[in-house]
Amino acid sequence: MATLSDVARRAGVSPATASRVINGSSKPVTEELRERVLQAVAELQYVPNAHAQLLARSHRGAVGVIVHDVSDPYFSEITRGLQRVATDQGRLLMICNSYRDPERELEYVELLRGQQVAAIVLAGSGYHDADFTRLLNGKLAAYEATGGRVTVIGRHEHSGDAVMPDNRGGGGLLGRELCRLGHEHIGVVAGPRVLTTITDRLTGLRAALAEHGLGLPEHRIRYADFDRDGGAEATAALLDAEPGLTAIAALNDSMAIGALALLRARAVPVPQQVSVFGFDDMPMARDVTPALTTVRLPLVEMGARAMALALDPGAASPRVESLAAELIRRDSTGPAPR
Amino acid sequence: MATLSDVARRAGVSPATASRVINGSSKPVTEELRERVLQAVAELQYVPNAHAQLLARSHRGAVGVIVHDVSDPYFSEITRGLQRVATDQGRLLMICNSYRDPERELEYVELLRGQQVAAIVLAGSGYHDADFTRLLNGKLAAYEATGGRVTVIGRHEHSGDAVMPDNRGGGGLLGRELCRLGHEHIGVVAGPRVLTTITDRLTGLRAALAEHGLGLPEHRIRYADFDRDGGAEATAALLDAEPGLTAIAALNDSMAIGALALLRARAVPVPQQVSVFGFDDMPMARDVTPALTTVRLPLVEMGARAMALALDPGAASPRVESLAAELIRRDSTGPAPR
DNA sequence: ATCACTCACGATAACGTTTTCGGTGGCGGT
DNA sequence: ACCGCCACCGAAAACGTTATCGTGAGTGAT
Repeated sequence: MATLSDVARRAGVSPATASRVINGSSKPVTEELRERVLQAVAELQYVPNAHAQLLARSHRGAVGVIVHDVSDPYFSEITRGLQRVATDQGRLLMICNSYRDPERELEYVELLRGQQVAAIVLAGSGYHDADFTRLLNGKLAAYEATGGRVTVIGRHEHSGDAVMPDNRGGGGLLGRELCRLGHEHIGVVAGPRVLTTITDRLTGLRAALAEHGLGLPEHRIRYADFDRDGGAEATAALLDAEPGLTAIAALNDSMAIGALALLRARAVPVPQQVSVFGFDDMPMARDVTPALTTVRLPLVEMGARAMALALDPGAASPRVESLAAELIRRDSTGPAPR
Repeated sequence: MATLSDVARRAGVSPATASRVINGSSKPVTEELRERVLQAVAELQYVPNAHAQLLARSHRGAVGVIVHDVSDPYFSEITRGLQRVATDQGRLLMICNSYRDPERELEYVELLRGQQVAAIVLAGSGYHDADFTRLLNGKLAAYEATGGRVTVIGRHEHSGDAVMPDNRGGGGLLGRELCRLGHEHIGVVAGPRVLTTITDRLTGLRAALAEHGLGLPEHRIRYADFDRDGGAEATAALLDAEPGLTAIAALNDSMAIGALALLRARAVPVPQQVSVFGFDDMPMARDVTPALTTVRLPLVEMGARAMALALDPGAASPRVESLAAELIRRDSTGPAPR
C-alpha cells in the first residue's frame, strides 16, 4: 500500500507538502511542486489511509445508524431519508443491523463509539425491558459525554433528540375508521408485545374503539413475529378461534400482507367478508391485491429529519419532532357485512 | 473521550499492560493488575479507538460492499447473504449505495480502499461503457496489488473471483415458457440497455424464441427505468403501439409489478388477455395478485457465496461460481388467448 | 547594504494503539 | 553465594496522517 511518504519521496518533497496539496489547500504550495505531487499520486495510485487521517485530525466524519434490518422496507425507507441528508452534508453513513437483538444493539453502540462517529441514530421500536434500557442509556450517556450526538427514531426511552411517528394517533385513525365502517368483530394481528411501537399503536386503537363503546378483549389480539409470516400465522389463529371476525387490523404492512395471503389461501373474500388494515404504508402496500388500506407514516421524512437533528450541533435542550400519521384508504377495506 | 493512557494511569499501570489485558490475551498479566485495569475500563466507560487500532496492527477487518441501492429488494436479498457470512466471520460490513452512478462507484472504491477494507464486493450489473470499465478495473487492480480482494456479483468486466447468476439461461427459461404457452405477440419491458444484465437476459430470451422460429423485433422492446414506474411506463408504451400483445416479459420483478399495476388500471385481465412474466423472484412476487410467474435467482445464496469467496484468501486463479436460474410458475401467466 | 518581513517549505510533535525489546524481580540449581 | 532462567512489566518505536513551528531564501523599503 502506497503511503504518503512514498508519494513525497517520489515527488522529491516532504510529507508535509504532499499532505498540503492532497488536502486540497489550506496552505499555499508552488505550482511546480503541486504538479509533481499530483503526478506521484496518480502514478502510485495513492489513496490516503482514512484511519490515519481520522486519527490525526480528530474530525469525526461518519455517522452511525442502528436499525433492525435494512432489508425490511420500513427501515429501507427510513435509511433512504437518512442517507439523503447525510451524503448531502458529505457524511459517510455506517449502517448496522441489530435484527432486534438487544445484545447486538449494545455491541453496535460500542462499535460505533469506537469508530468515532459524530452521531448515532437509533431507529426502530424500543423495548419494554427496564434492564436493557438502563444499560443502553448508560452507554449512550457515556457517548454523549464525550461530545457524541444521539438521535432516536420512535423510541421513548432516550431523553435526547428524537423524531417520533405518532403511533398512538395512527392507532386512533385505525380505530375510528373501523367504527366508521361499522366493524364490531375486530381481530388484531400484532407484533411482539415487548416493542413499544406495538403497545403505542394498540393503546391508540383501543382508545378510539372505546370512544364508540367498543372493547378490545385480549383474546382478539394475537402477538407474532413482526413480518409477513407472523401475520399469516396470527391471522390463522384468530380466524380459527373466532370465525365471525369482519376485520383484521395488522400492526404493520408486512403482517397485513401475510394476512391477505392467508385469506386468499382460505378463499375468504376481501373486503366483502373480511376487511384488512395495514400500518406504515410501505411502497408495496399499493401493489398487493386488493390494495392495502393502511396508516401512512412519513418514513423517508422521518429519516431525513432525524439526520438533520443529529448533524445540527445546536440546541442543548432535547428536541422532539412529532410526525403525524395519515389514513390511506384503498381496496382492502369496506363496510362490515351483516 | 477516555483513552488507553487514561485507563492505564487510573489503574496505575503502563499503557502496554492495559492494552494486553484489554486485547484479551497474548501475553500473561498478573491477576491483580488485570483486575485493576478492568475496573478502570468500566469506570471510564473506555472504548478503544478503532482507527488507532486499525492503524497500529494493520489488520484489515472490515469488508466493503457496493450495491445499487439497499432499498431495492434485489440488493436487500443479496446484502442479507453477504451480511450473514460476514458477521459469522466477525467482519464488519460497510454498505455503499452507488445508485447506479458510475462516478459514485469509482468514488466508493477509493473510499473503501482508504478504509483499508479486506475485500470489496461489487454487486449488480455492469455497464456497456468501455471507458468506465477501464477506469474501474484500474482502480480495482491497484487495490488488489496491495493485497485487497475483489469479488463481483453478476459483472463480466472484472477478471477476478465472481459469482454469476445465469442471466442468459434465465432468459432462455422465459423464452421457452412463452413458446410452451403459445405466445407469439410478446412485448419486452426492459431496463436501461447500458446494463449488461439486461442484454444478457435479452440474448437468452431471443435465442430461445429463435429456437421456436420466433423473432424479437426491436420495436417490441421498451427500455425504461429498472423499477416499478419504469415498468408501468414501458408497458403503456408497448400496449399503445401494439394492442394485440398477449404477453409482457418484464426483465425484473419490480418492472413486472409496474406492468401489473398498469394493466389493472386499464382493466386488462391477467392472465386471460395478457400474461405477465417477471425476473428475479423477489419476496414480493408471491404477494401481488395475480401472483407473479418469474425466473428465480438465488439472491441470498449469491451474496453468501460472494462473501465466502471474498474472505477466503486461497486460489490465485480466479474462481467463478455460476448459479442457475429457475422458472417459478404462478398465476400471472397462462396460455395465449386466440 | 542592512533590516524587517513575507513566503514557501521541511522538521517534528502529536493522534491512540499495538508490539518488540529490554529490564526488573524472584526462583531453583550447583 | 552466584548464575542463569523465567515471568512479568514498562519504555519506546512503530502505524500514516495532520498541524504547529521554525528556517531559509527571497522581496521591498530604508
